[in-house]
Amino acid sequence: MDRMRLMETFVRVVETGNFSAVAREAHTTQSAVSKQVQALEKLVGAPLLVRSSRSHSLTEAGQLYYERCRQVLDTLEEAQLEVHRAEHEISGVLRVAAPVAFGRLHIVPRLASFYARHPKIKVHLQLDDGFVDLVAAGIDVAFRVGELKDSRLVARRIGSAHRATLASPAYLERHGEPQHLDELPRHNCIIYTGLTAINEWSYRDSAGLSHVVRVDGNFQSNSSEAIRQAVCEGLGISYSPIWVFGDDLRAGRVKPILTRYRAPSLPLNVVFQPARRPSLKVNSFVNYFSEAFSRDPDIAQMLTADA
Amino acid sequence: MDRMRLMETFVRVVETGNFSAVAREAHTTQSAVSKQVQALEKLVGAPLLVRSSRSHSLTEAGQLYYERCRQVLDTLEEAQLEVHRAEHEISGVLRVAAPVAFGRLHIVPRLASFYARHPKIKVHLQLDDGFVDLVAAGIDVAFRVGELKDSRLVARRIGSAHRATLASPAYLERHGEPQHLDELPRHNCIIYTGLTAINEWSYRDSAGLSHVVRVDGNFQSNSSEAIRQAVCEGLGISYSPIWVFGDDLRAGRVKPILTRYRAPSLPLNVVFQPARRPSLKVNSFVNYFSEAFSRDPDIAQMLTADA
DNA sequence: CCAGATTATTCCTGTGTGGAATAGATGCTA
DNA sequence: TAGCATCTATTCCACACAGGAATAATCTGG
Repeated sequence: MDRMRLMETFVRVVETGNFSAVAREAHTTQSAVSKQVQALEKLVGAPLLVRSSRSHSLTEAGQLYYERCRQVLDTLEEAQLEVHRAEHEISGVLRVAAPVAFGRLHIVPRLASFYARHPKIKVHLQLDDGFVDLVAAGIDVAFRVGELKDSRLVARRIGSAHRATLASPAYLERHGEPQHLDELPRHNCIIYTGLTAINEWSYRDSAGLSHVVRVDGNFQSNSSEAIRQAVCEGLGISYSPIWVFGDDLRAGRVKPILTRYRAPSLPLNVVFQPARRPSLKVNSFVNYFSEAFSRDPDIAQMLTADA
Repeated sequence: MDRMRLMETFVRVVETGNFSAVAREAHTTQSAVSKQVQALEKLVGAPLLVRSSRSHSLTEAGQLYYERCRQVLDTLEEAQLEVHRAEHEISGVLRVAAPVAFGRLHIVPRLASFYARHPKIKVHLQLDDGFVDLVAAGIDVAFRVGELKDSRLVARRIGSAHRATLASPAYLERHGEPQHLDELPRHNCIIYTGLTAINEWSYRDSAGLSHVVRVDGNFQSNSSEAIRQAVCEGLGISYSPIWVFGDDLRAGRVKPILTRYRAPSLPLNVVFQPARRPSLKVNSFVNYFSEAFSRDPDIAQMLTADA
């Protein structure tokens, strides 16, 4: 006995005041309607309407129950619409761009559960450490590290790229571990050349004073993966977002140094093109990762001030 | 396929994250639970949760639908409680007191539909034109015409007793129809002696001026039924609530006279004893009749001012 | 007072739900 | 890494039950 249908027929009976009419309307027989109303009364445990073979009237209980039924049916219809909309609009290909290490370490591992939540979305993930023009490349969503330039895009800050100074134990063994910033220029510093070469490393000491150190070394790259590889193999010291090294840190293949000095964090944003009607697909993706990252200590914004 | 049960199991599945546990909890088999969730997904038209034989997670659609389900189930449970309460508390004997004519003409004819709405209430109707002490007589609800005295009772105004001056065509034939108030003392006026003998009839003319006429006649009674009978048989002129004459007016057995003068209406109240917890039974009765009378032109309060 | 319409009831048929068992899959543990 | 334990999907079958048709009973309105 489908209580939903029971309630629907009951509501219609109340509104038309006529079993037979409801039967015709629902392409069924008057017999069925009669039985359904009876079944509902049995289920509810009280007479809902008083029948007199030509018309009925609601009992008090019936009146109360009728109102609730309407409420329930309306809610259910609304639910159906919501689900349908979600099902229809949150589907298809979503083109996502991100820095290489970030994508590998923080996006890909979360895709499985993202797909679980959004089975109809297909992700095309494009990893690039350089600058990517969303419009030109047909990208829907991009993760950006650092300050933003392109003002035509909508940006949402979803975390921070916490940075640290790192080296492999082997390197430190050979060259000694620097204890003060002024030792850095004597070390082999690996320089990331994303948009511009970063050969000045900035710090803030425990007293809150800023320090900038000009560094140099025999290896530069625009690829965070290459830098990671280089550091792990003991080529030198790196100054970069800690998530570039991911497991390497946990596994002890690299070690943070100069921890007395805090390297200012870079903002981590997700950007997308503004649309007249906000795209549920893009929203779903942004919301999902925003939520996920807020629970990830490596990425979540610290309560202390970022640079 | 009972959608209600489907939704219940779905909700439990979401909350426990485990088909088998829900099956045990509902004293059924895991097979049934699996099928029910599938059936719901088919009904809704979208996957609600992504299964991986050891755990699930909600899809976006599932999340939305889950919330709605909770809402629906809560509403339904509330409905069940309401109905149960109504069913339980709106039952038993209700003792009602009213003036004789009023009861006969305005209460009894509405009892059938009142019973339809409240099948479990039994009405003991006690008709009396005199004053009845609610507490002493064990009355739950009383209809009172005129100003109220007993301040220990809760009163609710539910209408007005519109009054008129009436006589039978036969009487008017014999004695002529009075056109002015000052002719009344020469007529045989029948006097109602409810609590006190009303031998002064008051009026308001079209200019709003009050007039009081002292009248007399050869018949007085404390019974409106007796007065009605007397008027119908042409004994004299009466000044009383028009509902005392009910059908007689419509049938032409009595006729309103001196219609240029308005007789001030008396308030019609329903009174009952205040209770710590308001009695649903009394409330149901009062609400029903209050509502019914508000749609009855004989009783409804006029928009023009009453005396 | 009759005619038309409406609801309750009965009997029967066909669908479909749920149970038991099996297969397939996955995560945990040693 | 392999095996075990647990979970879900699926298949097959039997029984229950919902709904249709027809009839009886009841009521309304002209």
